[in-house]
Amino acid sequence: MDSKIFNLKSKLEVYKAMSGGGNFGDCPVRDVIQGISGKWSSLLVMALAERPYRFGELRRLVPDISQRMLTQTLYDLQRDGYVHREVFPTKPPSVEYSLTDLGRSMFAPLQLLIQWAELNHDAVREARAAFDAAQA
Amino acid sequence: MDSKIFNLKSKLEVYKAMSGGGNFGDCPVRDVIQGISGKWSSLLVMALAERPYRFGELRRLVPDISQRMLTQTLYDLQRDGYVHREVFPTKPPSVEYSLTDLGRSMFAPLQLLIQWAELNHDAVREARAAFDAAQA
DNA sequence: GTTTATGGTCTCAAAAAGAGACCAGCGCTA
DNA sequence: TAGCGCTGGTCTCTTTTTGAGACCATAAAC
Repeated sequence: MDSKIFNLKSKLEVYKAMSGGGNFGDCPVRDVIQGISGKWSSLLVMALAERPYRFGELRRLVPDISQRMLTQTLYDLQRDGYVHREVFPTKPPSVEYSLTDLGRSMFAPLQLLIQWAELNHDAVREARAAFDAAQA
Repeated sequence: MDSKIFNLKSKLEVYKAMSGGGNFGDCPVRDVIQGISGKWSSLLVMALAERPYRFGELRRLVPDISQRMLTQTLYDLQRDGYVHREVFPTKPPSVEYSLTDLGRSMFAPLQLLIQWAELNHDAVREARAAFDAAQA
């Protein structure tokens, strides 16, 4: 057992103390989680975990992301050290995005969550339908 | 090994096909992931994984969540079947929120991601600082 | 009778996201 | 040689989401 996570309450209190009194704004876990819990982040990490992709490829792979959000999400992932951006000096310069070691390390647990989602999306959809039916 | 996740590209293409041609809007994994990747969702699930909480307790535990977002996030988590909401007919009615079996099942992989965040937030913060320094 | 606590909802302002135009450079082709 | 598309973006505008805070009803405590 990992003793690090066995008492959440005290963890929360530790974070609370760490952030300088009564506020979770600087909770380190939240800081990290928010970076990867964006609307598009997990999807892009998922794609890049398979192989490096170019900008246009990603845009075509995820058709309903706006170019602006693709740019920005990749920028944020790069800033947090998950993604490496490499520009090739071809005639129209091409840009390749790939996962860093940190990114791959983060993908390991993320993948388990994705796997859970894959196995349980039916249960979630049923719960949602039941809830909506009960509300009506 | 779980053969379900070994070739992401084909997975992506399967999702693409499932969603009726060239769009990830209905990708089931995305559907589930988005439900738990909200700004406050993981934090609240984290808290409720420890024990049931009342509305006001959660508000005090997470001081920088607005009451509106607490209400709405709990509503969404309840709708997706992760959280159970029970109203007690006390004089000012009190409401208790707790994790369902589905919620606890989902927390297992989420916890691993949280654990990763806990162990690696320094690396992320360093990457961020290095990136910002390089930009300047 | 004023305050306190319960768990919300409602309104309005601020922030984030999406849609789409625009840009520069080069190759292709008509 | 004039147009066209491909590259990876940025800029602006509109819509959606989020946050801040007032308001609400009830009942007990003070």
